[in-house]
Amino acid sequence: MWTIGQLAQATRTTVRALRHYDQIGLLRPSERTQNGHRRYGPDDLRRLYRIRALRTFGLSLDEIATALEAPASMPTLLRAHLASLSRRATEIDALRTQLTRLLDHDDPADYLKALEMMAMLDAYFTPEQQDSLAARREELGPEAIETAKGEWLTLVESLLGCVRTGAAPDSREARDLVARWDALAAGFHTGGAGTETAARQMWAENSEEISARLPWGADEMRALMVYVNEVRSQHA
Amino acid sequence: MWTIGQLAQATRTTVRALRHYDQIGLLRPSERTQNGHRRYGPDDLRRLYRIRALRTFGLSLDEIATALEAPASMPTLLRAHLASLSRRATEIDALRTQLTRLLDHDDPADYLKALEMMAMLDAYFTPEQQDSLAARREELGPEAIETAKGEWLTLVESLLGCVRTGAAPDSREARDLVARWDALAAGFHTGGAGTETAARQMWAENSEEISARLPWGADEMRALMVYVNEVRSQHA
DNA sequence: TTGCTCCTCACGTCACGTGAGGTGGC
DNA sequence: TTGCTCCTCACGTCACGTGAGGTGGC
Repeated sequence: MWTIGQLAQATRTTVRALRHYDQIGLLRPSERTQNGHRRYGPDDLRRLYRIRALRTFGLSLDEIATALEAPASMPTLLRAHLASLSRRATEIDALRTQLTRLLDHDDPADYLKALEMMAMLDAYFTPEQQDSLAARREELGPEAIETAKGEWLTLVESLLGCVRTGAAPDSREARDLVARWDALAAGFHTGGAGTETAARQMWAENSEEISARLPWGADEMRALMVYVNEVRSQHA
Repeated sequence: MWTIGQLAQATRTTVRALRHYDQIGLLRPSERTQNGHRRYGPDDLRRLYRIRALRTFGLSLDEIATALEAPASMPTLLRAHLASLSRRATEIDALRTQLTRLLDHDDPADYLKALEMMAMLDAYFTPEQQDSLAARREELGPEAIETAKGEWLTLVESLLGCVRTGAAPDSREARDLVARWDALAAGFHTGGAGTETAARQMWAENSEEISARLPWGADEMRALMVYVNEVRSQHA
């Protein structure tokens, strides 16, 4: 028989944890001495070993209690827990990738802006839409994305030219430019799960935020979006 | 300007979370209406975006407050967080390996015993010692381990024979067998970080537990350990 | 008598979730 | 008048950590 302190030391737990297990009924000492001191026996030790092992796997004390009451349920329980660990692992991997990219490719002065963009994407696209966009980007490859970016930058320049010169929204040039713009965007939205709508809404509601990361001013970008929408409505 | 409900919906947070951020001073709304309703402006939205992004990385609200107060500290903070995510990832990988081995290689009826052994190892060996043992096993490879197990099983059988026939602890046979036993064990304890002592203590204090996973009874194993110790003391 | 271990409350942790009870604009 | 949103308390969560105040054996 061991005292609570001896058991704690032998199993690398704490006296407080053992009292807690007693309190919630997870591990009751086999005996109490006259003055109320807990006395643990070999059966208690075995049970504690089981508890500690399941704890290191990350099961909650509730789950552990259930598992020890009905050992037949353990394979199912452990398999479910393994799955949740796996999900957590892929989640952490994604976060690490994002963090690494931020730390390695961004200027520390731009961190705040980069964070805003991340959260904005989270806010406008559902997780499935983000997966679909990521998959599409994977499919296109980095060089295709870079050329698309370049193409888009020149499109914006040309359209800003139209805005400045006051070219009519139904002019051949304007309609051609917007058509190329839309085609370019469509190339990223093949998943078709509403990502295009979400993207346009994000643009409309956050043009200021977004333009802060682009080489043009917020006012110009707003004017541009208005113009592009006008061209589109002419088309319809 | 947005109400708290509008901001919550736009950023996929909850009204309760925004109130909490207000309460701890992390995100104070720019204004309050006469009747006390919160009104959030564009600056608040930007700050909220930053907060949400850092939250998805897993930073605590305290850390986030610090980071936003002193953006220059962000690279250090984020790098430290990345490191902690990496540690957590390797931890989860180890747990997944253990769980997978348990689920695939053990009979569900033996799960409880297997868990006891895991926790016992945790209790007797420090993390460093466990790493050292794992590294040594890696080094030896699975087939060497299997042959060692087989050798050890025959050694135990032979020594049990000595016990049953009452062979003297200082007999040539007994001393030879124990010497082979110790040599075999030493092959696993090359790290030399006290793993051998820990292992012997574990054996001595938990012979019953351990023998439950072996083909012999607890009484026999206890008698065997007593005998082996006698042989060793003759030797000294 | 001095340390050490044991005991039972009981508050604190972290980021909110979840009512309870009430107010103000459509 | 009926919903809806907003408000402020305030308790609950999870697995203990950390005193507070007191007792019993060496």
